[in-house]
Amino acid sequence: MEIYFQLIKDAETLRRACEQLKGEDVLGFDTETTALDPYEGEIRLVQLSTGKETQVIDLKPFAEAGDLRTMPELAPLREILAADRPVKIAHNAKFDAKWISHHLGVELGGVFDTLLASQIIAAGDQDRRHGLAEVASYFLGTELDKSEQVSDWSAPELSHAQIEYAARDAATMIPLRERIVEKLKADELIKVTKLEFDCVVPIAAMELTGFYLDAARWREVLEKVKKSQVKVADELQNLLSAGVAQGSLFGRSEINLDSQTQVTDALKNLGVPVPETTRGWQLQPLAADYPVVEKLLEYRGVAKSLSSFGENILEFIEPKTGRIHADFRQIGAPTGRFSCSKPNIQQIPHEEEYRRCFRAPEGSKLIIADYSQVELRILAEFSGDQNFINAFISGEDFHTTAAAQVFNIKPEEVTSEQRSFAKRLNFGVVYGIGSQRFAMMTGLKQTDAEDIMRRYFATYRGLDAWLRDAARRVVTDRIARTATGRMMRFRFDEEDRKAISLAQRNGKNMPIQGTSADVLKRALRLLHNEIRGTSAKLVNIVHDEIIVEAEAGEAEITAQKLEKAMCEAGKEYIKRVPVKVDVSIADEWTK
DNA sequence: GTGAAGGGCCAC
DNA sequence: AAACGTGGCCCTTCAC
Repeated sequence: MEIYFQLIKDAETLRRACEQLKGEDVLGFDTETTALDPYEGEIRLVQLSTGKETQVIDLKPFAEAGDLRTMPELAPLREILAADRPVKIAHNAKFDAKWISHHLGVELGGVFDTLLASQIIAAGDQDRRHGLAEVASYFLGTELDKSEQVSDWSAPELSHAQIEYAARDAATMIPLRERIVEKLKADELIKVTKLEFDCVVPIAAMELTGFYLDAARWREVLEKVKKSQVKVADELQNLLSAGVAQGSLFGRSEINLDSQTQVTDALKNLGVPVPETTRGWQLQPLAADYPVVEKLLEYRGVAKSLSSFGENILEFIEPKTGRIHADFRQIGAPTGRFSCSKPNIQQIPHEEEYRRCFRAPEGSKLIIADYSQVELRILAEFSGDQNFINAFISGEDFHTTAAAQVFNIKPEEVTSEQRSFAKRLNFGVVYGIGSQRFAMMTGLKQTDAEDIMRRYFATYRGLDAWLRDAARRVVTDRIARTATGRMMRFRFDEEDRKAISLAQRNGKNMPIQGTSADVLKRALRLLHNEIRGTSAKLVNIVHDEIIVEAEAGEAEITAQKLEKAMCEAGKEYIKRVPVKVDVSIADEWTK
C-alpha cells in the first residue's frame, strides 16, 4: 500500500492542513511518544489521516518554541482533537487521550477506538489478540510491520522509515473502521460500542489524576503486619517442626512456610489428614481439631497481605504527582467488567487499616458512592418477579425481607440464621449456585440445603423461570447478552457435560454482571459531563463503586452530582426496580 | 537466569 | 473440580 504523507514542522503548514482536515467526518489518529507513561516522556508526533493523505505533525520544533498546552500556533490542532467531529479513530484511544490531555491540554472529543471495538466483536473469545497488527490482519487481511513502534522517537531527525510507519498506522484506521462498523452492525453491537467509546476519556482522565496513597501511613501499617508475621511464622515453624524428628539435633529444621509441598509433608508427619489441596476452605474444618492448621491459616492471611499489598505498592507512586496511576482495562473481562493492574487498586483489602491509607490530600475530600445490591436489582428487573421486586420496593433490609418471604413469616420473626441463608442464596443465585455448594457454605445437610433452595425458588417463581431460561438459551444460541446488547460467545462440545454446565452458569451470570458493568460505564460518562471544569476528579472505580476526589468546598455538590449520575444511569436499564446509591463524603476510603 | 503453570487468595 | 461468576498478584515449582 502506497502511503501519501506530509511531515509538518511549522505553524503555517499546520494551519493550512487543519483547515482541510476539519471538514472530514472521520480521521485516523495516532501519536508517537518517547515513553509509555505521559509523566515520563514527551509526545513527538501526532498523526491525522483521511485515509488518502496523512499529516504527520512533528511537535519537537513547537515544543522548542514554547508551551505546547497554550501556544496559539497549535490552536487549530487542539480544535480538531477536541471537537466531536471529525471523529478520531485510534487504536487504544485511552493512550493517546492521556498524552494529548497532559501535553497538549486537550480533552479528546469524538472517539472511535478500534481496540475496544475488536474486543466487543470478539465477544469474550480469549484466543483473539487485540494488538493493532492482529486487528488489522483479522479485519483487513493486511500485515502491519510494527518494528518501528519501539524505535527512538526522541531523535533530532526522525528517519523516513519512522515517519512512514507513523503515517501508515494512522491511515490504516480508515478502512479498519469501515470493516469494524459493518461487523458491529451485523452483530447488533452499536449501542454497547457507543457506551464503551464514551468511557475512554473519563478513564484516561482518571488514570492521569491517580489515587492518593498516604505512604507514611501505609508503612506504619506494614510495620505492624510485619511484626505479627514474624511472630506467627515462628509459632507455625515450631508447630510444624514437631513432626520432623530428624536433624533437630542442632535446633529445629526450617521449613519454607510458603511452599505447598514442604508444608503438606510436615502436616502429614504430624498426622493431620491433609485434603487433596491445602486451600483455606478445605483446611478450615480441620482448624478446630488441629492448632497447627489454625496457625497455618493465620499465617497465610498475614503473608498474603504483606506480599500482595506490601512495599511493592509504594513503588507505583509517581514521583511527579505523589499518586498511584493504576492501569485500567476498560473491557477487562468478557462480561464487560473493568480489570485493573499495576497495581490492582480494585482488590485492596477491605480492612479499615488498609483502606484508610487511601485518602484525600489536605483540603480535599473523597466522595464515595456505591450501588446497593445492583446485581440483584438487575436480576429482579430481568426476571420481572413481582415478589422479588417488592422486596426492593419495601425499602427494608433486603435479606431479611427475602427470608420472611421464603420462610413465610413476619420480618420481625426472621432469625439471624434465616437471614444468613437468604443472604447467601441471594448472592449465590447470581452465580448459579448448586445445592452442594450451598450446603457446604452454610454447614447444612444436603437435603436441608435442597429444601431451602426449593422454598426459595418456589417463592420467586419468575426468578427461577428466568434463570432456567437463561441456561437453556445459552445452550441453543451459544451467546448471552447484557442490557446494552454486549455479547459473550460460548464454545463447547455437545458431549462435554462439564463445559455445558459451566456455560449455563455463565449464561445466567454474564447478563447480570455485564449489565452491572454497563450501568457503571454509563454513570462514568454522565459523571464526567457533570464535573467537567470543577475540582472534582474521578480517582477509582470498583465494579459497583465510584470514588471521586474534590476540594472540600465542592464535596457536597459533587456528592449530589455523583448520586444523580449513578441513579440516572441505573434507571436507563433498571426500570421496574428502584435503584439505590449510597453516597458518603469522607477523608479516607472508608465507609 | 527466565518464564509458564499451578496453587492460593484478595476484590466485587 | 468447590457443580459459584469475573479479574490480578504473589509464591513455588519445573522446564528450558
